[in-house]
Amino acid sequence: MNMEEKKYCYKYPHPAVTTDCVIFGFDGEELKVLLIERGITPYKGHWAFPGGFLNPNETAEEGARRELREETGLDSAHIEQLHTYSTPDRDPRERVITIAYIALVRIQDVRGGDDAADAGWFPVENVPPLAFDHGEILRDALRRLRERIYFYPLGYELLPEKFTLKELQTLYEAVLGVQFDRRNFAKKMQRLDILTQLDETVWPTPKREAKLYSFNIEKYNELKKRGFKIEF
Amino acid sequence: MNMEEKKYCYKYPHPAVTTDCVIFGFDGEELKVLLIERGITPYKGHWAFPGGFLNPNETAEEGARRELREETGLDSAHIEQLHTYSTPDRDPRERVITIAYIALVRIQDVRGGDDAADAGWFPVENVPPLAFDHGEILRDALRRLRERIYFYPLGYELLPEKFTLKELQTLYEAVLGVQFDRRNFAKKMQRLDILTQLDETVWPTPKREAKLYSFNIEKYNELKKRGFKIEF
DNA sequence: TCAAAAGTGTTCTCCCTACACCCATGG
DNA sequence: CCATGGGTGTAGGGAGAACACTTTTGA
Repeated sequence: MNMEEKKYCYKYPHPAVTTDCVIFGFDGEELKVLLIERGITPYKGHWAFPGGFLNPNETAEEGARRELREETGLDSAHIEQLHTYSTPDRDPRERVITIAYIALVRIQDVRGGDDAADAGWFPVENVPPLAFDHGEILRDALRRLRERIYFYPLGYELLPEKFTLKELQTLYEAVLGVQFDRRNFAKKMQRLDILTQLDETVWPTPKREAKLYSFNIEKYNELKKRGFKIEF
Repeated sequence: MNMEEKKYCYKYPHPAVTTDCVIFGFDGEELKVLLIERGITPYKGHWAFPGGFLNPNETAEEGARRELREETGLDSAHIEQLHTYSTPDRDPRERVITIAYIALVRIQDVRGGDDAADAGWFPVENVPPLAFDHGEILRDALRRLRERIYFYPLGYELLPEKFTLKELQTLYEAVLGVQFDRRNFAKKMQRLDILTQLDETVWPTPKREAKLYSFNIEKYNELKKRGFKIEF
């Protein structure tokens, strides 16, 4: 490499810093994660989370939002910092420290991949080979998501505006990997008092119509502050 | 500055990376945090968390543990990553990204400050002026600690080996800033089944002796995995 | 004998849990 | 007419919340 290209010099060694964005979506059946196939070495052909170097004038969260926008077209999803990964040799090229974020998106709002021919949604329980330490990052992200749904309301970030109780329950079951009793789940949600029952209905199956709900966002955010414990 | 000193060169700008360690302790009355008085600019005379540059061959957690050891002499405290701070101008000298950790220590095990003439324990609700964005970091750390104690058992990390129910309750009250009913608190702890009542007693006040307890560490760790919700 | 601290018990209520039944539709 | 899916109701147990009494000691 030409030495003139390396023009940013420091007295002490500085690691490179990137942001990665673990983007979760829910398709009504399964919890999915957005991955990009790597076209270059190292780990060519493996899959990775959207990510890249942090720009000099942006915060890590801005970097993560930039990645999210580039891959999904979304500007305003729920995003939160997950963890920072700093094992010295996690990237074979040079020392790279990655600030990982979790984003929760409404999968139906995601712009179909224009620059994303090499991007795809995968069920979180069945992902292709991952690059770097992204397997560990995914495990951590799932643990965090389970912790969140366990103690704070979840659904607004991942479900469409209007949804059925069944969809909400399926989301909970997909995230936690357990089965809930239909009736007790409905009662729990009613008691939490964060749902608004709409006048509309849909026919999710040809068998019977189902009521539509939306979140009462004020009470939802209140409960988000307070926290609770869901356990069936 | 002599240019020869700046010998670490990169193609793209790299930020400096530091680790800071928010060290909490409990003296039986108040929740306290360990701070160091800065002797150099910027923020000379302000107080800051122990911290420093990440060494080339250590992980961020190893860096945080090194800081913890240097300031307290402790090797094996509870430590967890809090958050990574990346606002571009948070350090006026150059771009510095800080990976912040929370450490919980038994304050009575801390080696009195030998290299720590400029270090001190402060009540978390009454700290001196803090350097950089350490005020924000402290707020985040307290929020995290409250979240932890809200959903997971706490005490083993902060209390001495043997303690009274009163001390445990005072810890909870100090962290959460609320008052609990003595009797209901005792019952809750009994139901959680993480305490072992010892045969010993102490005279915490000249009024009456009190039973000593220790944690049943297996059940404590079990509950740590499961989580619960404390609410009085 | 009184104040202060620590130990223990009761009652009420509400929530969690495990259940069963009804209704509407399409085949 | 029956299988499927969705909506609702009930009884029992257990945990949270409010609350009071006793014991022991030093002043």
